[in-house]
Amino acid sequence: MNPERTKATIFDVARQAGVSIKTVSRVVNNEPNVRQRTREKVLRSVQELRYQPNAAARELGGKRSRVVGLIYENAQEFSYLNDLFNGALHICEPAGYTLLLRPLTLPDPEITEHIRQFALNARVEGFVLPAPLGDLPEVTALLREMKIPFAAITPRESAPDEINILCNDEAASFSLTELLIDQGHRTIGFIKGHPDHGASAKRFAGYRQALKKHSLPYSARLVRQGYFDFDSGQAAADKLLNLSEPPSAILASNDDMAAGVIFEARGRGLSVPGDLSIAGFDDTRFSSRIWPPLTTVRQPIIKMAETAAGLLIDKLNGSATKAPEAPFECEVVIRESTAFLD
Amino acid sequence: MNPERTKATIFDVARQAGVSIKTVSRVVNNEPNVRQRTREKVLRSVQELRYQPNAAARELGGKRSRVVGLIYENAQEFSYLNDLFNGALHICEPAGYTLLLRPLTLPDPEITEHIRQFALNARVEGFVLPAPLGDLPEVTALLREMKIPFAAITPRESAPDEINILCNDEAASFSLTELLIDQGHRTIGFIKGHPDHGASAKRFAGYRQALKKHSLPYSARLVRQGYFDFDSGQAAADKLLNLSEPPSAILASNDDMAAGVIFEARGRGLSVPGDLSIAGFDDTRFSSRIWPPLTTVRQPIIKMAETAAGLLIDKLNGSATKAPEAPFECEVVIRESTAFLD
DNA sequence: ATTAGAATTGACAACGCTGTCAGCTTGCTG
DNA sequence: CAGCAAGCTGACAGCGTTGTCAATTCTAAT
Repeated sequence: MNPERTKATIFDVARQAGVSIKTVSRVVNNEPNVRQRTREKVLRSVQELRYQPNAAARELGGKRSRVVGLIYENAQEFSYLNDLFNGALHICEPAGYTLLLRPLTLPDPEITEHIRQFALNARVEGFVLPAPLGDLPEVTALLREMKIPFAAITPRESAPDEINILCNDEAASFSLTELLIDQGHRTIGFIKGHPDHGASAKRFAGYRQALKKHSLPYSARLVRQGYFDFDSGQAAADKLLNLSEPPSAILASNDDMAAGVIFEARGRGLSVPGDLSIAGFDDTRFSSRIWPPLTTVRQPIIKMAETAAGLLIDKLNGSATKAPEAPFECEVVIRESTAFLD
Repeated sequence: MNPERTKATIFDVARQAGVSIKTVSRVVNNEPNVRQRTREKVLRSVQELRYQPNAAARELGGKRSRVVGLIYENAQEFSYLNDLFNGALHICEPAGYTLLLRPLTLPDPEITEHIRQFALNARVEGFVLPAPLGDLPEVTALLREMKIPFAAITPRESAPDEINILCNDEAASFSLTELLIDQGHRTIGFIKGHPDHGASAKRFAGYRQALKKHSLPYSARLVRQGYFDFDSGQAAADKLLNLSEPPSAILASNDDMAAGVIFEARGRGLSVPGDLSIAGFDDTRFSSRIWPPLTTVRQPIIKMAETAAGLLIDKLNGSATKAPEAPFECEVVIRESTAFLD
């Protein structure tokens, strides 16, 4: 049959189970001090009546709002956000938490005020903080001041007691660079990511390490600053390709910039990967849809978001703090934008 | 100074203004039967104390949850979702409504059950229904049965009393086809969109109308069914390009499929737009980032979402029903994937 | 002035849950 | 078998708002 027309209240369950509402409350909230038999009896009634606690009453009565906030930079690649959102939602929902999204437009001089308002108005109990928000000191400082726990998904230096989800950006960048070196490339351009993202430094470090390992000289001229957007990638490619000794491969710190590089290369009549190999980072939705399909690095965003939300909720529920997670593994995805140098 | 440490309650406002809490409630909820002078006095106290009603208490006391649900197909193009979300949020927030997102994976045989659960658990008062959800009869039927108002953003036949936001897909498709005809194309392939989307039929109709106006013959062989995804676009292009008399231009019902067409063309060594002109629909994020940049149609999604949320909230607030909006105007964006036939 | 009727205001009981604390059961110990 | 601590359970008072309805104040027509 269909679910009941009128939602059952805690009172109904209590009556059905022959206990007080307080006992039902204890069972539903998984509190101690309930005899096993009683617990089972109550649980049975909960099932039968399809009882779902009323969130508003819960919040009003207790102190818990069970709201998790996910704030993010509005300009972000949305496939990333989508994974993030789906991962977090997938954990929050069954745990009885509401996930609230809040886009932020960066740079925002009043960012702390905006976040504070959001936290207050939406009664946010904990935040999921993807890059680059977890990288902004004023944001983490605010949250600490407000005593709101958060789980940062970004390679920041982890503070004790704070939840940090990271992936091995550096190793992935190293592998990607090594791939190009193995393909015979000796002058490899690098386009750095936005300096406000912790991942940018990691990716750059991986590049340098790979050069070093293979005894290739590092040249600052082959490195340009980018900002994770298409245009800055294209502009950086323009500079790199104008060098007297242009690179035969360019590694961009994300796919948007890599797309900009491809765009610039095509505009100059260069064939990719024939004349120029190009690799990106992130495996965004379009990276397999452009021509040529992009060699890139895939992060397990969904898993990372799930873990972030899970640890955060554990913390909100007062569970024991888990040991910090090992970094998640990135995966190099080799497609057709990179090739052997002939 | 910073906002108050402890949030002010209605009681504080009442005391400050020298009225009863009920009167404050009336003012805050914009109810009638409050003398102008009293209203102003209360409003002043509200400002001074930065009073924000407690959402949980409000919901528990009254019947209103002030939650607007936005359900969407998870596979949707994200830039579209992002616009949708930002537009809706931009209206909901200042109106004191919480916007809750809920991705759905289609096809879903239990879709009504999932939506029902979401509506019940999250106490959703009204839904924003983007395509293709607004096109599914079981979804609209469920919402009608549950007596939950909704605003559909899709070209469905509008029922009386229901909110419908549409844009002139048909006219835009007509213009786009006409553009190709003006460029000298005479055999123009068309890839239909997903049959479950109301927009698909409209876009196809625009194509046929344009052919008719210019007295070009309609050939069913030049039309293939697609499903709005990259792969179906590529597959359709494969068939079309294998025709004994292949088209010199292909119009895809969205950008993902157009990207598939470009991909297929490149795979065959065809130059775009030299050998084949290609146009899409939607102006997604990557359409200007691929090579060649895509000629496409941009919909004012943000505005449409704002309007949808606005009308929905008006309805929830019991305001007078506005006259139905005129369809929103789409804009043809001409880029480099289309060119004159030489 | 007077008074019906409309406009305005306030007292008070919900709303469904959790926190507090007192009271009742157990199971053990001596 | 009394005595006591630990385990379990329930009564009851909020939480901050809105709905109801009665009380009060206006308004305007006698």
